[in-house]
Amino acid sequence: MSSYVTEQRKRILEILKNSSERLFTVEELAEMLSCEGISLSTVYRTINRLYSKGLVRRTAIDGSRKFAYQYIDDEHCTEHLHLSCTQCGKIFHLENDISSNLIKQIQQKNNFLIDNSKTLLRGICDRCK
Amino acid sequence: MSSYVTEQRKRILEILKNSSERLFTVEELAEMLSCEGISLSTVYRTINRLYSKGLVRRTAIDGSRKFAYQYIDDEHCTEHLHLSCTQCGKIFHLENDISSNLIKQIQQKNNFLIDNSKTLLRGICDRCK
DNA sequence: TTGCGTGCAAAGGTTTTGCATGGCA
DNA sequence: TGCCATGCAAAACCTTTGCACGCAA
Repeated sequence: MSSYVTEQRKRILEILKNSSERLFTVEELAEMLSCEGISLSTVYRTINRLYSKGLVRRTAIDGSRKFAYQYIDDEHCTEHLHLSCTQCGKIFHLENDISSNLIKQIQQKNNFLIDNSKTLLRGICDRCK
Repeated sequence: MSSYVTEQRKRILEILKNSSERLFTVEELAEMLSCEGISLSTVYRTINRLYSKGLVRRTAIDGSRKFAYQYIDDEHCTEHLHLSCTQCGKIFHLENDISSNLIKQIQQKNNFLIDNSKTLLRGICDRCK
């Protein structure tokens, strides 16, 4: 399976990368790119591709049928888990040793393979407490 | 806001409670209840109601547009974290000691308070591997 | 040149909603 | 009795797909 680097794919990834602190719905991306002639179906196809490759994180939005996507910014992000504050929405990194230790334990005890890119530990952050 | 106890609501909650270890899609519930004359829209309306009340947990199933719902059995479920298979949608329990140990570590290191009822560790289960 | 990617429009699947009727409190 | 809930069908909504054409490698 080959993989072309097209203008469309470059632009979509660029937007996600440039605002890796926030989440986008497909609709939002498509709207931003419609003036450049990029279609909704291309955004869907591209975001699905990025998601299955583990390059973006996906979250269901309450009170909506939509998902929101966020670029997973550094190469090291897949090495650890993330904390997501349910109050302010901010994302925090969990230290590698804690993450890998947990992942190893779950692997051994439950024979379950955690996917870091699809997991968010949800709760309340320091500031929001 | 009042709240009627109807036969339909009773039956839906009963099914969820009686199999609180597993997840149901709305379609599955509706199919189980169709012979009793309970309609799809009632199942949707009821499950949405339960979800907004925090009585059921919701999980997106990868490779599907559907959500799966699971009854939250307060006494036992809030004590530990859960593993959710992104393939089959099944939910597994993470042992209490691993959960509480993780939660304690995150509390100390990040000053972040994990909410077990809103957190799902996502990945691939033994059978789907 | 070859085969994948794209845009468009249409189809597909899921969820919500309007309305008349029925039922709980 | 007064609302709220339900069933049905239609609408709304989000996502995927078929097809012809364009473009990257």
